Amino acid sequence: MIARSETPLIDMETLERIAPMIRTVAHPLRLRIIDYLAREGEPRSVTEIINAANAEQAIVSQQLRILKDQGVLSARREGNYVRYQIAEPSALALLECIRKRSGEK
Amino acid sequence: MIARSETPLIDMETLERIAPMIRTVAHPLRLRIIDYLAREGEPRSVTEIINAANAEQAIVSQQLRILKDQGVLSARREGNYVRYQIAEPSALALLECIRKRSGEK
DNA sequence: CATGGAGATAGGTATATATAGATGTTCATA
DNA sequence: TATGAACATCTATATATACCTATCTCCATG
Repeated sequence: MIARSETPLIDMETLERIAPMIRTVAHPLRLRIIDYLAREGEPRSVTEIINAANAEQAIVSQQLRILKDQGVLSARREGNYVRYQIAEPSALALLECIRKRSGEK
Repeated sequence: MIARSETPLIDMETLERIAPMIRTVAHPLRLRIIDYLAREGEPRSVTEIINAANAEQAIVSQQLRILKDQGVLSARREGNYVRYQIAEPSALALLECIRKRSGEK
């Protein structure tokens, strides 16, 4: 007698590690930021992100911090500017999933 | 002069619609439930889910409700049992993303 | 070294979420 | 119709999150 599926469930440790990352991304403005950075392909300054997201400076800054803390983005100061970029490939993969399905329904 | 990327950003409406769904899924126990149901491929009773998730009855029941409210799962009573199954294909896609990356790092 | 632009943080309030224990409901069967 | 198994919901508490306004830091430049 054979179980329906031989492949084991993803272990809880992994799920507990991954859930916060997904959670971090699951926010409209943060998704927008990631989408923008993904398309630009290169680091972008906070001001550029603010414009692209069409949101308030403080809020964008807060969201950037959250994304950076979670490791989704990385930042680097260049003179007067701080440039952010995507640091977590999974975030891109997730976005791909969303984009593929974003037209549906 | 041409913009770096011609493809437009995913619009905020879509992001706002999708974010809660991702958020709903971004929880260890709920991911576990989805993973379990995905592998089984067929509807499973709450008791089966409780066993697979190795969690308390009330908590599992609550999570099932959250997943059902969000449209990720659907349920159907069969006599004494209520059988749940995945109703949202995006959830499966998301899980696929996770599974692919779950080994890394 | 004063100033202003770029960005970060603080503090407050409202709201949402997670979990747990206790209690309800539903249904099959004796 | 009483009972128990299978689920669902209620209530309470602790904690996290979102968002806003105001303020603070950092750095290039005059």
